[in-house]
Amino acid sequence: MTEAAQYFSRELLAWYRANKRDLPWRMNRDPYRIWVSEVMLQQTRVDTVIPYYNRFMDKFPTAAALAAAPEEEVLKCWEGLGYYSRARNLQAGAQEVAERHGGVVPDNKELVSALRGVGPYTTGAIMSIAFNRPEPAVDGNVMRVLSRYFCLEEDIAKPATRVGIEKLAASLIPDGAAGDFNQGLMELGALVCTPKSPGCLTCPVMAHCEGRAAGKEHVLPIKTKAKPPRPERRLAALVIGTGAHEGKILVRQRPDTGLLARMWELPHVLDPQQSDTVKKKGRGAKAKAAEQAELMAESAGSVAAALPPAAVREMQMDALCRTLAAEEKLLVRPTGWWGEAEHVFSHIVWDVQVYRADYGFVLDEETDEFAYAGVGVGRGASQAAAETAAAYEPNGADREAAGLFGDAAVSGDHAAEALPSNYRWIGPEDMRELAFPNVFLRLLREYWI
DNA sequence: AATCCGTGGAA
DNA sequence: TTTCCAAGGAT
Repeated sequence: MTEAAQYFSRELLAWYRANKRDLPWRMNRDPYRIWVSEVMLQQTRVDTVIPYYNRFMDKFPTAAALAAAPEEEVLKCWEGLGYYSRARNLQAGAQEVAERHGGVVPDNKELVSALRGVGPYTTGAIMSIAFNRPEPAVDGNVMRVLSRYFCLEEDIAKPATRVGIEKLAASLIPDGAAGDFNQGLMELGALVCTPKSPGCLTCPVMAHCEGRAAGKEHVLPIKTKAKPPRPERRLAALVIGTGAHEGKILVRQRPDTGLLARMWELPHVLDPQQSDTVKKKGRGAKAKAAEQAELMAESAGSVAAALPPAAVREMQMDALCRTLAAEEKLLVRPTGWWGEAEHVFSHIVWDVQVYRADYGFVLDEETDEFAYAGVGVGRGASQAAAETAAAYEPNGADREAAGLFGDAAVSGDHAAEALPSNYRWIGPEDMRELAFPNVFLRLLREYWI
């Protein structure tokens, strides 16, 4: 080990022990508590995590408690934190611990690494922080700090670079102090050796920092830029209940896999207008931005502030109606624009245009066709609504439900039994149980204010 | 290897 | 306003 490397390890360890923050997961070295904190901290800032962590540990204090909980409650506890597969994987991991390891997180690198949602970084963090094992825990902070200190110019966006830095980090761990040293590395990255304006003047290892000596502290680490998120326009339906569902709105649960898996949301579809454009033209980033801006109109931040041009509204309502009928077997009749919201994911940015809609259809006994409640085919329904209703082929349950409602249906009630199985009517109180991504939380809170 | 997974804070 | 990116993992 070089002089500079020994200096680094010694000074960093001393600095950490004198300057470490008092954080809730540093209360003790319970490996379960460390594990939960490390998963929450993945791609997420400390300040954001703290309240979630406290609530989570309060509710699921042990791996056994987490393992036994309904997944719905776990997701609800994670609501707003993002990367929701972390929550589902963490619970799966807790179930492995409960079933295969007697409820105790094993002091074993291979077994920890095999847990669901635990990758190379989290394995190293748990092994070093909870068990003081000399394993490297290389995250973004560590790659930045070491890139600067040793003036490494490899692209830290490449997986191979992380592997190399892991070897270096392992070689730096002082005997018997893996946990404190690894945390010190991250603490330095978070508090001093920050991405944009590193605080070299207060840095405990500045004297031997090669990056600074080379005048490259602002250039390092080298990192290739991520692709910008692709824009998507989503058309959403704010379906307002009547009759038995007065005061409620219609929400649906997302599929088991993929984006926002098993979260709840307003029913929505990809604007077919947009997908055509994307396919045919393959627009550049500028054109995308322009198109997005055009539809955003002059929003003032409030959900209900802007109004797209009337012609656009008509087309979008038509598309929303037809697509929900085709893709979801859900018959709604959009009645007007309600609001909009933007939602930025890592790789997608949604422009959500929300339309009020009526729900409900009744069997017209004269024509034996389904029609929208209170409107009816050919009696004032919008063309799209009329066509989708007329084309709808009722199943037995629909007929039975329509029949059951009888006169109530004619007066604007609807066939509840015909709802697709992943749909529910909810009131504000139901928001306490169901987990929604932030964009829909914002919209629903706005609606229920 | 590249892409898919959220969200919010800071500059 | 835009850009970056934070204690990453799974596929």
